[in-house]
Amino acid sequence: MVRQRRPTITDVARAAGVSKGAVSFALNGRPGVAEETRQRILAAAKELGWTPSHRARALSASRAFAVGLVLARPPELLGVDPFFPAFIAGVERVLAERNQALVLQVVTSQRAEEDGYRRLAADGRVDGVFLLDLRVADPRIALLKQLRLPAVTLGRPDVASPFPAVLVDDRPGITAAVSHLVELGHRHVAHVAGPEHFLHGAARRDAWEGALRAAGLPPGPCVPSDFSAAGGARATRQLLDLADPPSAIIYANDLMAMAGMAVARERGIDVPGGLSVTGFDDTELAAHLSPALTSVRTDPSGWGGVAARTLLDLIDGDGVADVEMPPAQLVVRASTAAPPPTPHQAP
Amino acid sequence: MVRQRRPTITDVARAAGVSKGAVSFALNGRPGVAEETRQRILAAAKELGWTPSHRARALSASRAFAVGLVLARPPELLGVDPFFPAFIAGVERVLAERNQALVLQVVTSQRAEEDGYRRLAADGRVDGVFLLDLRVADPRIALLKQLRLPAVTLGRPDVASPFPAVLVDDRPGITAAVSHLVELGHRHVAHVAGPEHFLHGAARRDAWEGALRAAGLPPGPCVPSDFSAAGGARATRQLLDLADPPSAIIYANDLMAMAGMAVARERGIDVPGGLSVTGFDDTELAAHLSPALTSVRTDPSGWGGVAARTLLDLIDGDGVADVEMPPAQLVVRASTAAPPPTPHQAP
DNA sequence: TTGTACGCGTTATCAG
DNA sequence: CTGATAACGCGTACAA
Repeated sequence: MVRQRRPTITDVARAAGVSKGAVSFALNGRPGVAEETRQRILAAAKELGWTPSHRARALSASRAFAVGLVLARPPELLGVDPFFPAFIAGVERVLAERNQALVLQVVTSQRAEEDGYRRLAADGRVDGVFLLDLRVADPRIALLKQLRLPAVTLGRPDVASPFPAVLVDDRPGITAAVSHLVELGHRHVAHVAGPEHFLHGAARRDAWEGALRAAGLPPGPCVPSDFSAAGGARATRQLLDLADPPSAIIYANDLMAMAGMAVARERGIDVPGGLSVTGFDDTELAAHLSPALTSVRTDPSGWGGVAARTLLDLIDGDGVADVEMPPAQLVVRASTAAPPPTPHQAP
Repeated sequence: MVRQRRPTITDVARAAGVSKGAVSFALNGRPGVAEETRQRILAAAKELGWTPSHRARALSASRAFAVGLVLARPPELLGVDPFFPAFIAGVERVLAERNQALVLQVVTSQRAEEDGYRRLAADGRVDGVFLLDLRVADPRIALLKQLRLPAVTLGRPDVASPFPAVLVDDRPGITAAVSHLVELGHRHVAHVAGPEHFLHGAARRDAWEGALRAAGLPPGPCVPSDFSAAGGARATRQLLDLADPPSAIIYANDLMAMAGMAVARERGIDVPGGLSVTGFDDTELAAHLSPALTSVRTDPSGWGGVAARTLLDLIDGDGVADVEMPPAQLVVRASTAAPPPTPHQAP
């Protein structure tokens, strides 16, 4: 009664009275076996409860049937980034369809990150990887090329890249935020940026600066920060300490914006009465703050799905092209309003 | 110059002039080869750039050298749970040491979750799994037993379980929160709970109720919710709408507490002047809100490390016992204070 | 120490 | 065209 060993195609072959090869052909639906024989083999496989041995297939095909993701995050940011679980959920939806697995590595330093890719490649644990959080002159592009590890980048690298990219454009969202604030009458719009070495951080910063210039306004001060609440609070204090503080701040993510709103409140500055604030990510909490946070909505789960599909197609050798994703959109809520009258700017 | 095929132990054997078996012994540092021969073999392996084939080892040893984690989260909670990335980071630290990989599945329904475990088991993708978010009469225990998949549970199941547990106790943190509030003078302490079918949700609820009783106070109202900001806001409105609203609310996580604080503010209720609030998780943002949120600090990363070690030991067949983790601790900040005078309760 | 079977599916070769 | 046979991928384990 105990089924100790799982059945192999050899067992199926014996049961159906054919050879191993015939079983393989039949199970994979390939020509070369008569229809009647095929049915007999399939029936035998079903009766024995045969399931393919993933390990044997992996060895035989020199494939892992898995893709990898190495995530580098400083410890304090590990629990607060809303992007990554949503991205993974999108990835999984596609992987599940194709019976692929996701091998995840979470590391807390860039050095460990490269080691992570090296290990994945050396062990043949994965057939390809996702490249997130692109950096300026990102060394991982060359590393993956050298490791001959297929990859898909989220965003377009600033260096030559042999890999397809899922193009996400944060800029329209930031541009919309700036326009929104300018229309409300703001003339002094600051930015609390993400780390400068991240391309998405730089893109948001550039979009902020470009939108202000396009509106004929001088870019206000920009404080680079680190996406953390502590960093957002620090940057906000810095901006509010200025002789000529901004009337609005565009934050590169919601978390920093939330911390910034708290700093303003501590100082008795009303949001949005005395200071308008916008975030980025549109986290679930954003809509439930007081005031509710105006933010930029992105679609990490959708990106994950597209990235996964692209990566699997690349691994399968299908021709793949970059995919352009819809632009991020501004969600206006209650943290933005007309600026307060500024006496010292009166004519 | 092109190294097309990666070297196998057969190549190493040929180069060193010995047999495959000898190479295997030498590379695994096992007795049975003369020291001199061993050196020659190691030198040959190094020169050829041999690295072990993970796939061949997996097939031969019938092991995946990987562990799995299936995470079920409703979409709206995917990006907001601080627990899970930190837990994974802790897991990875241990896995990296032992050259194991983590196979992750993120699903959005319980049905898909069971399928996830089934797939991991059927494919032999993993040698064991973590069981998180234990539920009342959790059916996954039986499922994993049936699948013969070694597992480690986070927390002690309420059903008989053949698996070792990493015992995390949320209760002392909640108890401390209640005591703190009672000492401040609160006599009407409500609770916004997590979903009732989660053991940790139930444990937090029980701790709240038990601590109040121990203090000789009747448990205030308890509103079960779902850990989301929207749910926290809804529950808070419900509590504040009561004829006799609580003077303090203990939330089962920070996110609901933050949303609750916003609801209070919208209604013109000062926190902590008119309402004290405590959270759970001690997310990074908690310390940077205004007022800063009193919360219960847990150590998901530490739990992850211990869970991983326990699981790997279990897989290796070492005897493993339950591991008790230090209790959660209350971090007092500015969202808790003495209750306002309550005229209608005056003698 | 060596030789070889084993784990298990895939695929090329070849006979019918 | 049908199907059998055998080699392959690669490390491990055991008998000789």
